Amino acid sequence: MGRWEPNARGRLLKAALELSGERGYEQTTVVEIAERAGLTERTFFRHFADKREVLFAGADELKDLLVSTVAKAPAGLAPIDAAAAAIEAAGAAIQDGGDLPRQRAAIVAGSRDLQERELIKLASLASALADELRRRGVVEPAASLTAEAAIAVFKIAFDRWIGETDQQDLPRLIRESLDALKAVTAGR
Amino acid sequence: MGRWEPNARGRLLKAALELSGERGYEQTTVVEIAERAGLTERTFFRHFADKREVLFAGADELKDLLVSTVAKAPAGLAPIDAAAAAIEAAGAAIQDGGDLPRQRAAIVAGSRDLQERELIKLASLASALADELRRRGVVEPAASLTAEAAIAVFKIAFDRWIGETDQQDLPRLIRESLDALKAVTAGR
DNA sequence: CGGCGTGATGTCAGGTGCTGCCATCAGACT
DNA sequence: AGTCTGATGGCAGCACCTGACATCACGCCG
Repeated sequence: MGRWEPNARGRLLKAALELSGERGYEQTTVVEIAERAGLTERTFFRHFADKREVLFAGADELKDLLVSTVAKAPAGLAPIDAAAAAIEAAGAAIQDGGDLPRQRAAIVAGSRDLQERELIKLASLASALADELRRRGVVEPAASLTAEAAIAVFKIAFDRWIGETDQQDLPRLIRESLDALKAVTAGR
Repeated sequence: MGRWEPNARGRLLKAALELSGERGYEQTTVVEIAERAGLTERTFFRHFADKREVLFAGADELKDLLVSTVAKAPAGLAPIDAAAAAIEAAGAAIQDGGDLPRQRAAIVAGSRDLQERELIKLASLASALADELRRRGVVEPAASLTAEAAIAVFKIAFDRWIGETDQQDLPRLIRESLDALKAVTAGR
């Protein structure tokens, strides 16, 4: 059990999820998380910039998925449909994530700090989406608006998915929500 | 100059704006803000829940304006147009706010913590907007989608307004951005 | 006019998040 | 075996934030 047990990040994430699930995020200290992972507080902060960040490990991969999906979309596809393909792909990935997304969402819902962090992560996704749309030739403000609208649709669909007791199809929820947005912006 | 100089909140806000403007928000401590306002750190935290909050004093009034504008909108108005009226009214109010909005925006742009706080404030606006739309009979997910879309339009228009050197008309920018969103969601 | 209640403020102690600095130690490479 | 690298530990210290208690200005009431 040397000083060098592998996968320190993974152990820290697991410990944080367990402790936050048991007694709540705010009632969990970094020292406790680190100890359960067999590490020290100092090492925790070498792996994660701050306490909140540990619960968002993996957000970068979601960003990559969004961006690469847009990049792979046919050149002729309308911006909104390219963005739609991206958030549907993200939804599918999350649905394949097992219990983690739901567990994470429950913890986030219990802490304002975590909600703030989630919002800035989503804003970062929107920003990356907008960048990729601009690379496709979409000009401002259409690129930013498309990206923000897509993320809003994603967020609302995700919230509905979390709220459901039975496991619905998240990509389908996303598609339906986007259709609802289209109807709404058309004045209906 | 008794213990009881009036308008402690206002003095704290002024001190926070000055110090954050001079040397940056992160480089400003709560003790310094309180001292410049002629108060102590403890008293600062009696007026504001945390250090970030002082820079968002007045956000509640914006929420009230949004909600009341939707409430006053004719019953027959489409949800998106009721929301549009609300964010245009908010834009007009901000434009009348003198230097403060620009000054605040510059400070917020320099701190990730403040950006997080701003995002949750905007989300809170969206939530209040959605509540008011539901009161008008708009069902889910249309209410949430309309509200989120409106706030996204508002945010993007505000960012553009801040980025301009000359003082353009913010409500007009908001209207144009909404039109752009309508075009984008229509697949153009 | 003087006591008294109320509310804003001050003071102090302490927990927690986070960082800088330096030491330590496991494994890899030579 | 010597050395280098990188992950970790230990410690000091600052800033944010909170609870508990004391203090003081002001207004009210007798």
